[in-house]
Amino acid sequence: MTELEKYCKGLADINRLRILNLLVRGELCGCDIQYVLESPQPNVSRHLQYLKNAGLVLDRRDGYRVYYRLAEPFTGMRKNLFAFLQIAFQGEEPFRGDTKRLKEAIREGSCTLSEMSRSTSFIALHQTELARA
Amino acid sequence: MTELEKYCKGLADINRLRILNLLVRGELCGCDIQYVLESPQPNVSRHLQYLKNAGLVLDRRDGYRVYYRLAEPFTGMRKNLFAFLQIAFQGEEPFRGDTKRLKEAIREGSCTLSEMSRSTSFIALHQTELARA
DNA sequence: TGTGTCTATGCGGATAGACGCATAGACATA
DNA sequence: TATGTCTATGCGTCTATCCGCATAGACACA
Repeated sequence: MTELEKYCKGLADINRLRILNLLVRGELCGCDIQYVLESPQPNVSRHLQYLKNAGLVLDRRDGYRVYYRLAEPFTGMRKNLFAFLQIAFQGEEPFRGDTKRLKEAIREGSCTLSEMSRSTSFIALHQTELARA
Repeated sequence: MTELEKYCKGLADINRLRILNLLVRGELCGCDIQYVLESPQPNVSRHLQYLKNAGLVLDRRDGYRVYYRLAEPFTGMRKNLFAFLQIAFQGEEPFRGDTKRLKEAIREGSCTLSEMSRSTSFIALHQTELARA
C-alpha cells in the first residue's frame, strides 16, 4: 500500500478526523480525547490504533495513561497533509466545537500534560513545502 | 457528513487515487482512464461515480464518450486538497508510472480531447491558500 | 496484594465497500 | 433501423469496517 493510500484510509472516518483535529493542538491522553468525542472508550481506543497503524499518530505510555500525538512530519507528504488538515478543520463542525470543548476542558483542569505541549499549534512549528512552493 | 469527511472517504481507495492523479493533468474520457489503470470497465466506472458523489470529480457527455475532470476548486478546502494531492502523487508509484503511461498514450493518439486541456497542470491555474499562508 | 483508573482486545452483528460477470443504456454512423 | 463503441448498473460474493458489550491488561498507590 502506498504511503498516500495508507494516510487516506486513515482519514476516512469522522471519529479519526475529530481525533486528529484535537492532536493538531498537541499531545493528549486517551481519556481527554474520549471526553471531547463523547464516545465509548473502546471505540476511541480502536480508532487511535487505526491512526497509529496508518502512520499518522504516535503514542507513549506514562504511568497508566497513554499520550497520543501526531507523527513527526519527517516526510514532505505528512507535513503537507497536516498543514492541509489544520486549515480544513478550522472551517467546519464538529471540529470547531471539539476544539472549543477541548479548550474548556483544559481550562477546567483536564487530566492531560502540561499546558506547554498545547500552547503552540502544531503547524506553527513546521514550515510546509506547500508554503514554500 | 462534513465536506472533509466526504473527500477523505472518496480518497480511500487506490483506484480512485490513481484516477485523480490522471485528472490533475486535465480532462480525460473514461476509456483513457481505463486504459491507464488496466482495470475492467465496470470497476473504473463505479469508482468514477464514487468520486462524483464525493464532490471531487465532474463529468460531461460528448457523443458516446463521457469526459471527467476535477471539480472546480471553488472552496478553499478543495483547492488545498488538490494542491496537496498534486505534490503527493509526484513522489510515489504507481502514480508516476500512470502519468508516464498516460503521456505515452496521448503521444500515440489516445481517444481523448485536444492536447490543450492537458498541456497545463491543474494547479498551475489556481493559487492555493496554503501557498499564500 | 488489593483496589481504582486508564487502555486494549476478543467477539458478534450490522453495514458498507470492492470486485467480477453479465447486461442494459446512450450515442454516432451507416 | 442495425451495428459498433463507450458507459452505467444490477446481482451475487467476498472482505473490510464500524460498533457495542464484556473483559483483560497495564500501571500506581495504598
